[in-house]
Amino acid sequence: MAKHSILETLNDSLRKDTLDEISTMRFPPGQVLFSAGEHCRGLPLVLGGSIKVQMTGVSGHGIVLYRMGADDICTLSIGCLMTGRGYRAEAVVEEAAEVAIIPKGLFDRLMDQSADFRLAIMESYGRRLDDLMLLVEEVAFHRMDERLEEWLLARATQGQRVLTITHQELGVELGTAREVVSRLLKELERRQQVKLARGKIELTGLVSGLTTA
Amino acid sequence: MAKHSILETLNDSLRKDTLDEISTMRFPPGQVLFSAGEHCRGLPLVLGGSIKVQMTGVSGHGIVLYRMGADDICTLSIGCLMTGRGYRAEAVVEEAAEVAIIPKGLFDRLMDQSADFRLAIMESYGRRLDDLMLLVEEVAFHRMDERLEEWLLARATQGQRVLTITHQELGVELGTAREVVSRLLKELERRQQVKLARGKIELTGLVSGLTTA
DNA sequence: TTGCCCTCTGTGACTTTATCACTGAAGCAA
DNA sequence: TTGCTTCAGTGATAAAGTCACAGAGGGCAA
Repeated sequence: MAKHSILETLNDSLRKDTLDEISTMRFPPGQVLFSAGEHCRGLPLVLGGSIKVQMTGVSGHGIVLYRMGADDICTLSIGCLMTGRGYRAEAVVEEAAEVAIIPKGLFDRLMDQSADFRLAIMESYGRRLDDLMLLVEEVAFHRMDERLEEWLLARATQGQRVLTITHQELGVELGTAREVVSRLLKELERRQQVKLARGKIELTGLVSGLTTA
Repeated sequence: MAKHSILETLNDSLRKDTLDEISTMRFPPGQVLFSAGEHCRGLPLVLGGSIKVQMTGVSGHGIVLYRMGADDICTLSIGCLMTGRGYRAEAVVEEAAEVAIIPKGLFDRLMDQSADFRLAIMESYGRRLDDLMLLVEEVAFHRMDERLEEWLLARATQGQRVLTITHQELGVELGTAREVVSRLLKELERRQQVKLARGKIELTGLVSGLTTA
């Protein structure tokens, strides 16, 4: 049964109706939930797993905009749902994900009848705007070596020691070219902070923050 | 009296209440409507003029995120309003602006009682997310000379022939350094596409698109 | 096992952009 | 005029993006 904190905002009656109307689906890694241009079928609630949202520019380059995990709402879908426009980005499952979709009719009803539901939706929107503003700042003003180290460090603190990712994919994460990633990683390897192998990056000695001082 | 398309979404009774409760204010160019860290006092409706929203990163650099004009809603404020967090960006008046502020209590009531009002708010959110996603792509993948020319061209098509702006300000528009803007403008002057003077840029012969081909 | 092929990685050469440091010009006010 | 402040121009250098290509790794079919 669907378990998502936004359901907690509903009173018993609405929650029951909602649980009756939605069904949860499971998606394997690599599955594309929606791609650019597609139309929106409802508001996806992420119950678990990890989904990345990325866009591909006119230049042909891609960049990861943000990730969604357990208890997240796919805020991006709301705009498409309300205006009928197609998605501008695509969503790809990273870790096997569980998703429930709230159909438009039900969404409208929940927005109408629950102030707490509205609040949760608005909060989600606010957070997403914040995320994107921070990303703009990051992309515009931060050095690529710092951004790469921060990205790796974030994985390291999640307990991951060996990452399975290609330089190309890492380039999309950071919005840069594969060659740039390769060169920066090689430099990190020279400093003994990582060990490289085809499709793998082993984190051996990343130092937070101070490596660029 | 306040004139804003979102008021059209309200029925007569709610509109009357709203008009009773809000008052419009005028702000001169340069006026700061809110700055980073400040808390939100209500949802601003832009009735006229032009307001730019920009943020300053940890790096100390600024970048213009988007602009608001007549009939816009300051979507950014909603998140702050609902969560109580401070603003992450600042809003500065460019052309003398007229603004009405919907206090939180009234906003909650309108969200509760008008489906059309909700729709308008959601649409506004959706558009803003789109804007920011496009900006990320722009900043990450487009060349600075193209972005500068596009920026100037947009002004040219608005009928402006002489822009009053410094290279520093133009740098903030594009999220780059003043020197970069100076050099690129100098190159455009060599190609007879602009004439430069202290604090002014005269657009003499900008060619759309093909200059970089 | 061998050979083939496709993907991934490494790297040189060059362009574009960012940063730093400094110079000089334009406007303003005492 | 002198002095001050802001704005613009530019050389030197570092970082990042682009292009082109070489070679390594790994899977798979013969």
